[in-house]
Amino acid sequence: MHDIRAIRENPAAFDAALARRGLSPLSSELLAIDEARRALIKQAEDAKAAQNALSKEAGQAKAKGDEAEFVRIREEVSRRKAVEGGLLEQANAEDLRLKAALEVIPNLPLDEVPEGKDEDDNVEIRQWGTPRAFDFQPVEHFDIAGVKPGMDFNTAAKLSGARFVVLKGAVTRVHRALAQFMLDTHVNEHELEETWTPVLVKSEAMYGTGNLPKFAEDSYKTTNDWWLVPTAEVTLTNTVAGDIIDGADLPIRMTAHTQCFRSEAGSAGKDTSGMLRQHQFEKVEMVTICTPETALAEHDRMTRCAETILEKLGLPYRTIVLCTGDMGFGSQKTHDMEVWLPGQNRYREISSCSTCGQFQARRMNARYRAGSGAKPDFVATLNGSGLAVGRCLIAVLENGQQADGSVELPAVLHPYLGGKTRISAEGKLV
RNA sequence: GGAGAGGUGGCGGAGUGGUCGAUCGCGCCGGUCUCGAAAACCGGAGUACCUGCAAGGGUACCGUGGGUUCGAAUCCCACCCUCUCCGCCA
Repeated sequence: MHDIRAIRENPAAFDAALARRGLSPLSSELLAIDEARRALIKQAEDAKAAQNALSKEAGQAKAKGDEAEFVRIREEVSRRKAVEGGLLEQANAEDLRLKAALEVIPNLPLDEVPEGKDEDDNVEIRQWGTPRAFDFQPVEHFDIAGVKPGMDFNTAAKLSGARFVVLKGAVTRVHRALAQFMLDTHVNEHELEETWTPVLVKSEAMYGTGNLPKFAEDSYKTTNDWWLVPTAEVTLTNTVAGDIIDGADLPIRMTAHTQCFRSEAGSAGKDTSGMLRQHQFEKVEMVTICTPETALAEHDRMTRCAETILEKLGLPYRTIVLCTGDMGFGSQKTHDMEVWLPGQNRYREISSCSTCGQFQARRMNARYRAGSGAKPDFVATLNGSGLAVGRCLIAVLENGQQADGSVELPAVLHPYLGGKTRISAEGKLV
């Protein structure tokens, strides 16, 4: 959500930033609503003030026992009431109109974000690791002999339809090990606080992170109006909704391992084979709540947390800055990490770390107080995947595949696998 | 799911129609006293919005949304949440 006062102070800057996102100017339209709104508020509140004063006089007349005066005032107020009520209603309507206009406008990119139209204009900022040289033709994860027995799309289709998977045996164990490894690393080495949250949330929570009202069709809703979270960003970020946090308690750095649910509306035909794009998947999420001044430093820190996981797993990746045209709705700046998938012979997104500045905080009314007596200000919020577990499983399997159909597993996972080091071509953990 | 109790400012807790944005206690901030602290005493302090150069003024907020009334924290209705007991259950 944008601050209308900031737009009022510098409409040109607002429009210029929108233009960088490829959007038409909106400030004059917004300011027109704002002016009408403020004029109506003034009128309505002045009328209300006059009425309040009269009511007080009525009380005093009553107390003095001046019945005639009391009746006179009471009737006077009664007469004015309709007018005043109408004004209040109009002011309210105009207020809602402004809110409705503001809440669907995406966040503005920071100046340092490269300008661009779509994903082709994203800018690589670093690469880590070298894609392995294979002496055979590497295949996609679902075609690896040792993986096949443990990754069953047909059974999942029977249960749930397309874009679901049933995992079995060794593959499941590796999947679980990955999540555990990520959480342990974040908690023990990155000092993130392990958190466990609901995955069913109220509309307010979805609104707070910006998933509503604009992107309702991307998520699922239950019959009693809960939403299934598309990411733990929703729950972790909203833990501070409505709060005024003591500045000394910032930053708050959290991590959680949850199921995520996405309708994938609009991705029809994209990534239809394998478990790259599912309606239900697991993700270890990171969320940081901090002061606006520290947000960029925290963003780099969070990015490093995600990169560290990939490095420890020995998975080659590159980190890119999304250009203005490719950023998500709530983001001011986004780093994507793309992992090398030899089966596809390309890098694919495995993590996305964004700073939202005060954009989400304003929607959630999440504030902090710098010191005692200081005025509350909105916090900054950041979120990032650390990492998508399912996609990480794919990367581990594809990068570790051998000519005979077996899979060598990263050393850091061995302790989580009871000392086993590979999946045999027959699909056994050995 | 059934029965009951309750949701008031950072916390506790008054307040059942009129000057209540709200008594009081604790905590917090400033000051006096003190070498310093504690105690005691004095003073201060909510949030958002509108208006104003400012000082200030105004509106709203006592779980949420409606309603009654000249006037609502107080009355009425609906909903949400918490707690206790019972039932059911991973």
